[in-house]
Amino acid sequence: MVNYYADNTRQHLRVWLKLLKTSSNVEAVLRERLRRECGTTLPRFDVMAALDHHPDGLRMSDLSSFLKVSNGNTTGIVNRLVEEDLIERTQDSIDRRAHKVCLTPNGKKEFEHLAQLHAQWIDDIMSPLSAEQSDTLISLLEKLTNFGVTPS
Amino acid sequence: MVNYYADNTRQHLRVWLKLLKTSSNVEAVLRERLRRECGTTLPRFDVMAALDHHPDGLRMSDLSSFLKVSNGNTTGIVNRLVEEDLIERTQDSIDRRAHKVCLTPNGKKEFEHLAQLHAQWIDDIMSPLSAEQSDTLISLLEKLTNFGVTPS
DNA sequence: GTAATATATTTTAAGCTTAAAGTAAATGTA
DNA sequence: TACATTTACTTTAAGCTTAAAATATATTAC
Repeated sequence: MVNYYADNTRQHLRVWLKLLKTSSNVEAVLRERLRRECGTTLPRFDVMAALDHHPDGLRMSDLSSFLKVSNGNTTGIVNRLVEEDLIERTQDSIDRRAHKVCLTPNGKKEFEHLAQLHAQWIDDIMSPLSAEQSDTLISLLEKLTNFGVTPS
Repeated sequence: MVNYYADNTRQHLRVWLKLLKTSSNVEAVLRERLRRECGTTLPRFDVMAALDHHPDGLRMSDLSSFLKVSNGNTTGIVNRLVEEDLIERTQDSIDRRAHKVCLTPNGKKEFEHLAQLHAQWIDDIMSPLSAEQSDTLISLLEKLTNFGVTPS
């Protein structure tokens, strides 16, 4: 049944399945630990990480494109984080359509804690790879970087 | 800021970010093409692929564990596919709690078309990798297979 | 045979995600 | 100035996802 395909197609399918499985497994572990140990989620972590990297704040649309998610999606996650006093919206003084979003002091403290745990988890998960193997893996994945991204 | 971490931790973070980015990019392309060119979604494709691999049908819980998603999730996707006459539920003759799910003739025909496109897309996306590079990539990813999977 | 327990599945509530529609403000053009 | 267009953002509708609760049936213990 699978043998229907040419050999190199089959190998390409195997590569993709392995890539997907590995990535999904790691992601599932991160989600689970964020949930159980920290009471939060990966999308929330991603938003907070983006804001931690931009201490002067980000407009909603810049935040969305940084995270590569839709504007509506960002609106929802930001709303929930604002309710919990982890981030805050401020009016852009120049453009009244725009808001800037940034971490509250509370959110910054919280994020630093999360980031440290997150780094430890990943360090642990990736520990089977030697430095050389890590470099090889990165350079192989690099080859898959620019494919069907529809040119604008 | 990133330099806060030890060198090998930083490298491990880079590996994870690259792995996540590559996998997400490929997945986004597949989702987009399934949506635009075929009017369907990846979860629906996954369910149909699972049923195509099990021509005698699967119980809901076996389908869920095969796909590694929750039972409730499977219920929703199956409901929608049943409505469109792509799959069908039949009562398990022995156990009246259980249903078996399988592709309808219509669904099988539809899936075969999707599967062929899907394989072409992946073959195309993975084409920058030589056979040897594909093997290397698989074996490096293999090293990340058994980590924090909570033992039962 | 009855009661307790376990299993198969669905339902519910909440959050994530997108595309498309809607709103408000800014910019360009006449 | 007025009108059209663009830009920034939110809302909506629909689907995906999970954990937890609920339902129905089967199995086990007595």
